[in-house]
Amino acid sequence: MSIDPLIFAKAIADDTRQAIMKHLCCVWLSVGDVVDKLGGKVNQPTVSHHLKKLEEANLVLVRQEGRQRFYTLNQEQVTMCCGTLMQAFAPDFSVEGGCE
Amino acid sequence: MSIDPLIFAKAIADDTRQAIMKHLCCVWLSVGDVVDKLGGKVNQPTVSHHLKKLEEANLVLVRQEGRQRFYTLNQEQVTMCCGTLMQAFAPDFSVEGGCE
DNA sequence: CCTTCATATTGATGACTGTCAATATATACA
DNA sequence: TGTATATATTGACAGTCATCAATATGAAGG
Repeated sequence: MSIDPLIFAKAIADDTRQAIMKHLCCVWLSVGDVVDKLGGKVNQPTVSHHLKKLEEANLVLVRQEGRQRFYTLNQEQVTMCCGTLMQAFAPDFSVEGGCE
Repeated sequence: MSIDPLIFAKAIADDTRQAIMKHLCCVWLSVGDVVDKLGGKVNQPTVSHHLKKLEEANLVLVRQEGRQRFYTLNQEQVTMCCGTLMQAFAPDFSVEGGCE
């Protein structure tokens, strides 16, 4: 799975998407649930759009159930991306060892 | 210092800025040096602009010397930001402990 | 002071992107 | 088959942002 730092950064570089990610942390929510959680801040197509972007970055896991789609945060991908960021931009603090 | 995940994400969500950060890793470079390292991809004002953005996010350290300004990557800030990201979006994998 | 060199700022422009309204797709159920 | 519900897609629009050319700032040296 992709762990390109740029793709990861762009995926999380948005207010609404970070809010969605927080709501999807440790729990499965349908698209409608997410829309509700955001409290009228954005509408359903916008949420779908953001979920698609997060899915493209492998930052959410999806499960279809009837006519609903349930999403949850992919913490493992977040972890790998943060590891990649550390190796690239903080090698002296990374468990992988210091600057080459 | 600011470790807002959104500010961090926006700061690193750019190709050129990530390239600059890589070049500034473990070394001090003047603005002109950075321009050279980027190999004609962008010009001096653009590099200045990006360095300012990185500085605003506290992702680079600056040292003035004569009429030159030397920049280096602030690995400690990167480390803190990654920690904050982990706590927010990967609590089950974070050293701080699992989902609340 | 004046010139030179390094960097920063300004203004303009084009590209990207988040948002919404409208519509399409697709699944369940009668 | 037809209707209702959940989600995705499309097209348009506005705001953001990366980039450049031109210019300004500021520091060193003669």
